[in-house]
Amino acid sequence: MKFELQNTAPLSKARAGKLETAHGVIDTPIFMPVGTAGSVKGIHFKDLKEDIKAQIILGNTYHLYLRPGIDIIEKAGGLHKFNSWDKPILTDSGGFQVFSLGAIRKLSEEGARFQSHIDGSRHLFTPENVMDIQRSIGADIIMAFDECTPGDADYDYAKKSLELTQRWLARCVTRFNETEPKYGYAQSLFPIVQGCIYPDLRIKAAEHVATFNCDGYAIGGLSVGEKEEDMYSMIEVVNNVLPEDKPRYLMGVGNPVNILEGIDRGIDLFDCVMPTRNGRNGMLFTSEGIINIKNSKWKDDFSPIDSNGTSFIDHQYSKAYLRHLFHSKEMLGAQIGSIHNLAFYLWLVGEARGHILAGTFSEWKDNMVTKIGRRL
RNA sequence: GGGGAGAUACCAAAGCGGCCAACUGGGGCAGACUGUAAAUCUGCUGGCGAAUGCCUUCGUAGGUUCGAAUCCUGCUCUCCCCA
Repeated sequence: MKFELQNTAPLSKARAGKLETAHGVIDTPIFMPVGTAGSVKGIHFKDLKEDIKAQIILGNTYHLYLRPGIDIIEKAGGLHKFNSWDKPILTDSGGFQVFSLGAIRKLSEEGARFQSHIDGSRHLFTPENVMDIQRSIGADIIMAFDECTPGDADYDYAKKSLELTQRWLARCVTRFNETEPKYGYAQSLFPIVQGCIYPDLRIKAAEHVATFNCDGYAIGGLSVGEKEEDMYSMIEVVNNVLPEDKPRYLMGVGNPVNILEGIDRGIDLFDCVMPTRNGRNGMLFTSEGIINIKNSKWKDDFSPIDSNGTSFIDHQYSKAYLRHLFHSKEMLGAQIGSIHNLAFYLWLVGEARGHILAGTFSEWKDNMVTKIGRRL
């Protein structure tokens, strides 16, 4: 994997770059749609590629491991072959599920014991087998196995949690280095910076991951219950330490404003379920602001979903029609909401990139943040 | 013509003397959602009020009772069965 830094915006930490993977080049900053179970919910890959212009998508180790199971993915020849997405893929390690499925798992030095949310069966994830599983899935970028520390953790817990993540990282790297890719192309391992909202922990964590000289680094444990301002300051603290010449991935963040603020602070890669989940639930992020398409105010508004939108559906369908689809519980509504939001996110990061390259990022961003953050 | 059942809020439907401004669905209105256990979840839905509360409601007109959506009588309407 190669990362080329193309430009840094004046009066900002925002960066534009190119990330080369075995499955293609990614222009950064970029947003990565989430495809947990090997599918971006409700979206055909044709739309994802041609209309939304996604360059890389996510998959999830925990979910794919439980279903269909790693044997099936291997038989298929890896996730790219299985789901037919031939562009880059990043898999999350299951660290987030260790956090979000808190009630049905137990952590130890060895790893995380958990029960399947599907059938209750018992499993153990360790740094080693999570590397093996991600080798089998075959994503271009794979994530270290970490504990995603809750945003409201006290210092003591956050410190212990970080130290566990750090010991696990060493084991991940060792296993990663002693194994080979299974499908003939290189994979990159990204460590994850934890440390909750405690600057000294975050700094230590960032310094620690940097010693492994990986192809890229992730910031995790944000947008998990802490205040937004704490999230921003943690990004700043961590990015001051992380090497300039490697891509930085802010995990699980966020809404469109969060993304612009993240770019402004030097983040290159983002993922979040928000555009798909909220889109599916009737919340649209548009170039004019946020709209809840289910609200009665749109019932006879026959204007396009987003007249500045880049997706064909933005012009094909009206707000009134989309509202009707949601009220009728037609699955097309959820699909249109998801396509629109993803197309908007990809448009947004594309614009950001353009402005970084042109040296006009800061003014553009300030203006954009007030526009897209308001509710219509 | 004869016999039977029933009328409850926007709709459906429970309640059959006080715990009823009335269960529950649906619909409607709003909110939430951030490395997806989510095509999910939450709240409100007679009027006024921030609220204790007050006012008006269970086809309609009366009556019984300390008290009625619930019991009695008349009326109106609906549905079913038999001719």
